[in-house]
Amino acid sequence: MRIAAVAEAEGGGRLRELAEEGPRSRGAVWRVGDLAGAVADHEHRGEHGPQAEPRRWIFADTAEIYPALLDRGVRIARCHDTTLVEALLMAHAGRFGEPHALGAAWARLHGRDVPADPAPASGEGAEPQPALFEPDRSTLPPDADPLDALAEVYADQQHRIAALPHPGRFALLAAVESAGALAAAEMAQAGVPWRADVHDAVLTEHLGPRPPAGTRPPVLADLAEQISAAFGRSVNPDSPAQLLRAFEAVGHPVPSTRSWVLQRVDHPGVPLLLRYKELARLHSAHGWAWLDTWVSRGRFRPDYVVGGVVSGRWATRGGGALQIPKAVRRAVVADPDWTLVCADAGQLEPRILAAVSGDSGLAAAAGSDDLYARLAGSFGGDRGRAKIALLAAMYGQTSGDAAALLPRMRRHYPRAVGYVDAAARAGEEGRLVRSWLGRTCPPPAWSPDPADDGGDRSERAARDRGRFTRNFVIQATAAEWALVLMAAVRRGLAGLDTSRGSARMVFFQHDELVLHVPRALAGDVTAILRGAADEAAALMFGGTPVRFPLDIAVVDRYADA
DNA sequence: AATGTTAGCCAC
DNA sequence: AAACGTGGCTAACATT
Repeated sequence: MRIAAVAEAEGGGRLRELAEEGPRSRGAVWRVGDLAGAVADHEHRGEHGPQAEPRRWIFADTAEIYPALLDRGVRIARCHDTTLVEALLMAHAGRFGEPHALGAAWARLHGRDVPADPAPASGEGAEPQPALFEPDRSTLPPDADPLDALAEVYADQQHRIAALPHPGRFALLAAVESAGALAAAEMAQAGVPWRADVHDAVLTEHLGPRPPAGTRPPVLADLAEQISAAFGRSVNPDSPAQLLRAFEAVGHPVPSTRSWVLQRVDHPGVPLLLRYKELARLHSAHGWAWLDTWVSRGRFRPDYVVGGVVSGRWATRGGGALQIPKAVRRAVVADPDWTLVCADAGQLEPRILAAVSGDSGLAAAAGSDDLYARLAGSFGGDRGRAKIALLAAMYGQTSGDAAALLPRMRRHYPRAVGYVDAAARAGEEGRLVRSWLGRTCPPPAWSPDPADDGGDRSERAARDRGRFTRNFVIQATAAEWALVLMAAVRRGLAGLDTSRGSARMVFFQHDELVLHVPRALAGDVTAILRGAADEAAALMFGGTPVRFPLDIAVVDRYADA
């Protein structure tokens, strides 16, 4: 059963049941004063009856409507997010990036002027969500009824999906993208358990006591002084331009001040500078100011942007959740009597390549826990060289050791290399490429013009585009595998006994999932994860011999995973 | 003063 | 080892 839902003023809303025989047929419409309560009622109605199939809620924008439901303690199992699906469908049609909010989709259906999407709500910092639903940010014109428009756009999307070359795959993509939006809101609500006192201790240990705002902590101030002394002049180590001049002046000209460049320079200032760069990064990106802004009441709440990356990976808005340095992960500590279950899909991208390309040799290697070790035989027994060769094939590396290894890679794993080579060729020729489930890359910024070819700039642009599309088919498929995994984990968690507390997903990072779990449930959650990984592989690739092993660690501190 | 760009480093 | 993909974020610096 499918139910479209829209929020209205003061916590109310309207619901419409979409009849099974055809999404265009009109079902009953309810106006409710308490949308969260009504959703909860319908979510659980008939849960154990003969039709145990859970509802699928149709939302225009899950990120807008679901946080307020969660604040009322209402969780739902499945949804279809028309905004996210519209973006996927438009990209598939070669119209990546066009407006995809409900108002835009409705306007396209009716031949109206297409409104720009609303600016995303900025949830800057760790402030709690408002208690009621967001004010109406719809781009629908006043003469369009939001609930009618939602049902209509949903029906249209169903038809467009059915007309695609692989409707089943795309339907799975639409489902897991939408499930991702539910998971993102749930993770934002749960928050990552974060010990501010431990974080502060890490900072103090590396930087000295917290300085007044806007001034360098003692360790950095001291290093800056020593650096100036080493160069015999006043240098701001935060200024690449000043550093370039300082190295020039002491007879060590450098092309840049990147760490790996400086490492090869023999000058007493270098070790000080490398230390300074490392600590300055800690201080500026994840120091006390970050702690004040992003951690409150023992939780870090990243603002995830589902589908925020062209490849379908998630992005985050503020807080840098996807770049938490290893050193700071010591502050991620489970609550007393709880534990963290950390799951990491090992060697995900090469396994994806094995599955999508159908290369039998690579698939055989991907049937083991260490794919690279199985490849070593093709590279004189050298696992390291095998890894470099495979990564080079997927990333389009053309220089260094990797280039020399590619011919051998091509000889031993022809279909795998052929798959990414074909994607690269498509990119160089200005064509689009798609992930396994149908996520489509943006069109090129340039138009390939054979008459005006040969310029260095266009050749270079074509090569860059080829590397992008080469990687896209792999990275985007890996991202959707992770989404399928996450959706399966959500379903598993929903079936757990909650009498001892509820296990929650709290952090997601590309190919890694962290759950905060009552200690007594750690075993159940581990089993759910293992089952979800098998389910993701089966749903996406059927009977592939490729395995997708999860490294699972049950730990008190994330840094120990 | 506000806004945009660059260099650099963090994550996967 | 450092011309290999996707990003976010900050301070310095440039522009309006």
